[in-house]
Amino acid sequence: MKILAIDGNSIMNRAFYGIKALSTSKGEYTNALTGFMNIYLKELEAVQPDCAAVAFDLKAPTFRHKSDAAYKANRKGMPHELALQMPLIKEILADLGVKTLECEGFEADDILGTLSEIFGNGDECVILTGDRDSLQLVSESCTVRLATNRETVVYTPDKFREDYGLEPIQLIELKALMGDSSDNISGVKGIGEKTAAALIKEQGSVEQLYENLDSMKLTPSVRKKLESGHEDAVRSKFLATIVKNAPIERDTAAYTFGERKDDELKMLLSRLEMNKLMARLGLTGNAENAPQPVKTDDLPPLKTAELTADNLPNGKSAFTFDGKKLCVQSGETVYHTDDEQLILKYFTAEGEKVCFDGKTAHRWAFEHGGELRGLTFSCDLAGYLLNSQASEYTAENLCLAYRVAYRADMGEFADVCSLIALAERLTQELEAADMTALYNDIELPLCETLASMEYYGVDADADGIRAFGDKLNENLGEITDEIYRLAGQEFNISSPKQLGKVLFEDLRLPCKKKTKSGYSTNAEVLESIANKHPIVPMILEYRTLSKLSSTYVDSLLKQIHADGRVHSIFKQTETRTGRISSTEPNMQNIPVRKELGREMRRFFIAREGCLLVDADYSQIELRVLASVCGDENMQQAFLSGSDIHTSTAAQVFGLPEDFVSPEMRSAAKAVNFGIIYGIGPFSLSKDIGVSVAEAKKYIQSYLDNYPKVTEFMNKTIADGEKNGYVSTIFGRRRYIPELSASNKNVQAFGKRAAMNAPIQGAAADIIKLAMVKVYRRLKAELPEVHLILQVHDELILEAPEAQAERAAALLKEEMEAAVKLAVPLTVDVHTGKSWYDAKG
DNA sequence: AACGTCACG
DNA sequence: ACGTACGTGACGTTG
Repeated sequence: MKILAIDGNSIMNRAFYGIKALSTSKGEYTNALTGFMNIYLKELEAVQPDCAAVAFDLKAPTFRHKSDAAYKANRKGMPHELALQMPLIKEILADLGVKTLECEGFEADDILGTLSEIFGNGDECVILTGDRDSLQLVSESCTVRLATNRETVVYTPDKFREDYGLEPIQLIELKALMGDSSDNISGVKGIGEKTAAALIKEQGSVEQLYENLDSMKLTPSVRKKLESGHEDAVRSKFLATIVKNAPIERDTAAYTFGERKDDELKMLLSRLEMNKLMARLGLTGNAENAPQPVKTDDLPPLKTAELTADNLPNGKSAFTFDGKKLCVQSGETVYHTDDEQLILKYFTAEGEKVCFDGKTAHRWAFEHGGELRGLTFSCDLAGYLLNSQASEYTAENLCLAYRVAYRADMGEFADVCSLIALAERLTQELEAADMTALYNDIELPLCETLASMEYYGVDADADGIRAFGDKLNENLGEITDEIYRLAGQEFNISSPKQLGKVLFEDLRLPCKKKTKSGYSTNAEVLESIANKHPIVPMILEYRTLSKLSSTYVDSLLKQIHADGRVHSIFKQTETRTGRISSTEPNMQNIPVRKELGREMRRFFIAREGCLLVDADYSQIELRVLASVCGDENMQQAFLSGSDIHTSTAAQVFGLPEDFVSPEMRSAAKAVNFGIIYGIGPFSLSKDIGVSVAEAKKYIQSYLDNYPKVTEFMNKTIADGEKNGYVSTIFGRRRYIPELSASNKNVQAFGKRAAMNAPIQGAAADIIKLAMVKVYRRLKAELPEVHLILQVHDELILEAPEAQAERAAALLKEEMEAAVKLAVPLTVDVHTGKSWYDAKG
């Protein structure tokens, strides 16, 4: 028999600190659980044991010998986020059929020691832990697998001897002398690792050492320490010794795997939103055992039928559509078809429709010359509004989360059969969260707008891009040669690792910053040492060009469709703040700040006979802030129509606006941006190149001038702590579980996110509303003009030349009038043949 | 798959 | 002593 014996506390601990904060939508922490299960499953695979056991420390152990206050204090340090996960992992393991062990008066270590004893007579014991303590248990029949943040290190007796130069059991002697602060074992005061190892190598054990103390050659100071620490050594040895007499089952058969309780497991893991784990355990799509909050047993099965022209539902119906197959549920029947004409007919028909992903259906309808009519609910969007940070929105997940019967009994029609009930439930949830208007006026209509934008796409000049790319590559070749020459060697410049070695070891340039895995070589670091060696500016140039070449030339060329246009996908349920995102390609990060990159925009053009109309909000986020915080002084700056950054600088520096220098304006601009992000003096100082103290003064002065900004931020954080979420003026929520974290850095992040979300989110709400309004008016008044792109605060239309002027006016008007704030929203609009030309 | 880097608002 | 501004997507390298 081979047992996998796991130190549950140790692995949970490692998992907790090794994985960034993860929690469910309700704020339940799951990162240690996820980490533990990842390690467990990986090790199970590697070890292939016949049985397993996981040992835990008891929550409030009565230590037989380790009962001093300091020890307890040390253990009490377990953060509550981790403590809360301990009972959960035991539950998961129990459901998996893995035995968990805890004994009063014994630590997990002791239980493992006992297991190594039990499995020491002809059997085999593999211990999995993150803690080196257990290495003393290594023997011919017992190996220890030490889980580190990287790979697992396997300790056999040979490996131990190689690493420590001692027998495994002598680890105890070592710790008796050197102590172990993490376990509150004092050791002999003043004796460290080196001395302890030398003494034990020479004498073999603590007892031998003290027996021979008088005859040994020792420095007077070591001798003195050993003499006065004799008692400590003996006591420490006792503490360091893992005992092997914990009262656990001694029959090896007791540890074989029990039956897995799939129902319970599925229930638990879905509550914990650990979907990946469920999939890994093969627990999804298990129709038989679907453990739902609402049982489907009593519900009658629905009939299924092929959809035909004669049985098209005309009342309320639900549908799912994956781009090929349409499933429609109406009354007691599920209809299905993949006949395009029928699908189109269904989409085009009037009649109330509920679906899961409206955007896909809208887009398909556009692509097939039709239109989706009567859509009243798209479940994904409701799920997103109710919790913008769920990992993925599927009908099954939403049913689980909102306690709706998921009709797994209907097999491939499970989704569609669940939608009506799900939509009803989500409607109530939206109402309860006061987001009904947000949903109906913005989010739902927006999915049609986005579908239309995706459908039309934007014309790309492939030849132009290719020519630009050729030029880049030519330059890139020259620069590469020059870099190799300056470095005196050839290496992969794109590898931060190799580059770091060349710069900071071979060329001995000063290293400013380190990352987890080596030297930091980012632009900020390189710029700071650019004048130290001519290779550095070349590398910066190389980076610029290779970024343009790989991301903006090569990949873009691959994304141009047969119609000569790129059809980016705009994702509506992706960001935590309410913004939309763009992929394949990402049209929201096309270069603009530097001239060379900006050239890329010459290749996005209006089609023959058309112009692009580009409009962007001026400082929308700052205006939102001025409006929502109610600071009259800040509002006045916008109402007076003067340049906001100049005005801020005048306020901060206490000067008339005419006296504001460009440097002052630029500093004020940085503060303005920083405020929105929950800035700190350190980052501001880095940004504008002044001392931290100076930066602190700027921020203070800013907040003194706009006192209600501070008030607003504090209130927002307080609300976030109280409610668990913060909201925009439109009622969009962002849950921020980090606010209640015990880790200070995590909490600080939570605060910054809390301050930012109502601002960034409101700006997103506003432009989304504008998009819906613009889309509707264009459809009614200028049907040949199309909204094609959105870049957070910027909208782009493609308009026939003759209509461009009217389109521009309409666009500006709707954007500015989208919402009435305490300060005006202003929009700059320009027209041109290419994006470059249309961008002012 | 994770990391470092860098493009945008 | 540590970390240090919000929100994204995409690429190349590396383990």
